[in-house]
Parts: sequence; structure tokens; C-alpha cells
Amino acid sequence: MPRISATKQAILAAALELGALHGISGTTMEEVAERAGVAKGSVYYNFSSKDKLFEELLTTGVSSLARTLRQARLSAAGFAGVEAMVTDMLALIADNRPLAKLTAAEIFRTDRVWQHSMSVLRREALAEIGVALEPLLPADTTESTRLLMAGGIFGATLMGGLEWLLFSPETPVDEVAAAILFTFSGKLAAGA
Amino acid sequence: MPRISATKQAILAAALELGALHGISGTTMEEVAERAGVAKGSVYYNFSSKDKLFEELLTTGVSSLARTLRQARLSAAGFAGVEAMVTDMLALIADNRPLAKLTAAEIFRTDRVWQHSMSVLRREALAEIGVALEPLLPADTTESTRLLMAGGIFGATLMGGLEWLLFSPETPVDEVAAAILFTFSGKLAAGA
DNA sequence: GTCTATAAATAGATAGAC
DNA sequence: GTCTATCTATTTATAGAC
Repeated sequence: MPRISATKQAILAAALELGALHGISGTTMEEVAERAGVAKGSVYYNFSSKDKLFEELLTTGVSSLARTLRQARLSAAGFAGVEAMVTDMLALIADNRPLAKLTAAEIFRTDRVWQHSMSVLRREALAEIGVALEPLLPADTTESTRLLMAGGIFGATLMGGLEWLLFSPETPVDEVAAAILFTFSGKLAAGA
Repeated sequence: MPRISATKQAILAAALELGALHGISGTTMEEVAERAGVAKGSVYYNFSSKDKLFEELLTTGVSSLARTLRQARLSAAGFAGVEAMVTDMLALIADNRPLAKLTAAEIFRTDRVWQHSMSVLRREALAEIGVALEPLLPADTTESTRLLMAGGIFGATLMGGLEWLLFSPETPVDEVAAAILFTFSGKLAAGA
């Protein structure tokens, strides 16, 4: 495990904050250097290109999301596993809000040089949700339907989480999780 | 109602397709002109700046989303209204997939010059979902909780819809709507 | 490893002919 | 209304001193 130098860490942190604000294309290497408190030459010493810099940022982020989802899934059986996934993903979003914003904006891009590796990781994360759903679904449910549902649950959590952080950040995480999970509880349909 | 010239329409269409592919910052006015089959000067004759061009594109798109949601809400009472919103929004996404991609990537940006007008429209769209939810929720549910739920339902539909179009576009819209709505039916919790 | 200086390409926007 | 040509600023990336 090669330790990351302080400079490299500062560059990654600066790139993450700026990327979340202005998007990747809207962020310049000059700005990243300035915010990190180093010269542009040092940025290129640590990352061979702008693409490599943001690739590292995003793949690390989505990997840790997949890991969080797997741990949550293993922590509880049945629907409680899904509940744990939503709750823990919300906590992760709160914990790294710039990464959540950046991921939300980039997750469906199909033209980046790192498109493939991102797509693989995204699928890994969705598959974790899919595995948790499997025992809860009718036996004849297709794989693709399961992934659609997983995408929906993922989207609900991500968008609900961003809505939360941007527009009512004073709400405690438990209440947010309860709100999202309420929509999956069936009580909406029952209230009709 | 001022008619839009053929040139202006071609420019808007080109900007939409390119923006969905490369993002707004990643799209150049030169590319837009080329794809629209006109010179760059003509693009600037119709739109005073790149920002104005994309502002028109996005505000029109989100407005039509809000309109679709309102119509769906009025078409059925109770939970059936929510079901109609999800189904009709999916149909809208399928109908204008580039706009859905562009919107997904831009909806949480906070640094655009048109940020405010977009934020207002986004809120309008979420409020439509919120109104449909109101009679289905406990009487003491707060406004902000209702908006979080609306955000979740919106996110589930948008992400589910994009997942659909990008990775299993052969699935008919009814099946996709059924999959997303299944997660809101309570049958997941029942299956635990 | 970090810096300054600069190359080389590309961006948004404008001027002015037709 | 549409075009070509061009201005000016910015951008990614590199070279080379320290």
C-alpha cells in the first residue's frame, strides 16, 4: 500500500471540491494547483493528465460506495438489508458530499476515456443492491428487471441525499433515511 | 407565440445532442454549428452566448417535465396519481433521452449563470410530486420531509429510466414502470 | 519534488462582407 | 440571416532551472 504524499492528497482534495462545483470539464488544472497550494508543474508531476487525475478520484469513490453497500447488505437479512443499504449510503453521501455531487453528474457519461472502468464499478454497486433484492422478489423476476429496481433504489437514495444536503441540511440523517424508506414501505399505496 | 426558425431549431437540436454526450462545458460552439449545418456566426446570431443557448434548452425541458407531472397528477387520485407520474415521466424520458441525460447531469449544479431559474423550475416539478403525496402521508409530515420523498421518487424514476435506456433499451416502457412501481408497492418489505 | 516560463492548441465571441 | 476571418483569452501539457 503505497502511502499517498501530502501534495498528492492536496491535489486530489482540490480537484474533488472544484469538480463538484464546476464539473470536470469546467475545472482547470491551474485552478486545481492554486487551490492545492502548489504550482501547476507539481500537479502534472503527480498526475500525467487531467483525465488520470479525475479517473482516480471517481473510481476510488465508486469503489468505496460498492464496498459500503456490500457491508450493509451483509449486516442484515431480508428487507432490513435494503434498509441498511439506503441508510449507510446516505451516511456516505453526507460524509463526502462533493464526491456525491461529482458522481451524480458523471455516472451516466459515456464519452470519458475512463468510461469502461467507471461502468464496471457502477454495475458492481448496483449488483450489490440487486443481490439484496433477489430473495424479496417473485421467483420469475428477470435479471434486467432486478437491475432496474436496483437503479431506482440507488437513484432515490442519491437524489434524496443531494436534495437533503443542498436544501435541508439541518435534517438529521435518520429522518432522511426514514423518509426515503417510507416510500419503499408500501404505506404510500396503503394510504390511497 | 413566435415561431422558431428552422436554423434556430437545428441549433437547439445539435446543442442538445452534443450536450448529452459531452456535457455543456465539454461542448463547443464550433461543434454545435457544425452539427447544425450552419456557421458559428449563425449560432451567435440566434443566441447571444453559449450560456443563453443552454439555458433555453434546459428551462424548456424542465418546464415540460413539470407540466407532464401536473397532468399526470390530475389524471388520477390517490396512489394511482403517483403511479401515473412515474409512468408518464418514464415515457417522457424515453421520448427525449438526450434531454434526460443532460438534465440529470446539470440538475444539481450550483454555479451556472441560470442557476436560479433552473432551481425554481426543479422545485416546481418536485412540488407536483409533493402535492400528490400529501393525502397519502400522516397528517404530521413536514413539508421538508415531503420534498425529500418527492426527490427520492423523482430520482428513482430518472435513474431507473436512464439505466433502462442505456443498458436494456429493448424492455417495453410498461415493464420498466412496473419495476419502479414495484419498489413503491410495499411488496419488497412484505417479502422479507 | 517543486517551481517558472512557455509552447501549442482551442475556446468564446465579434467584425464585416455578402 | 448567413458566411468567413480574426481577435483575445484560456487551456492542457511540457521544458528545464533550482
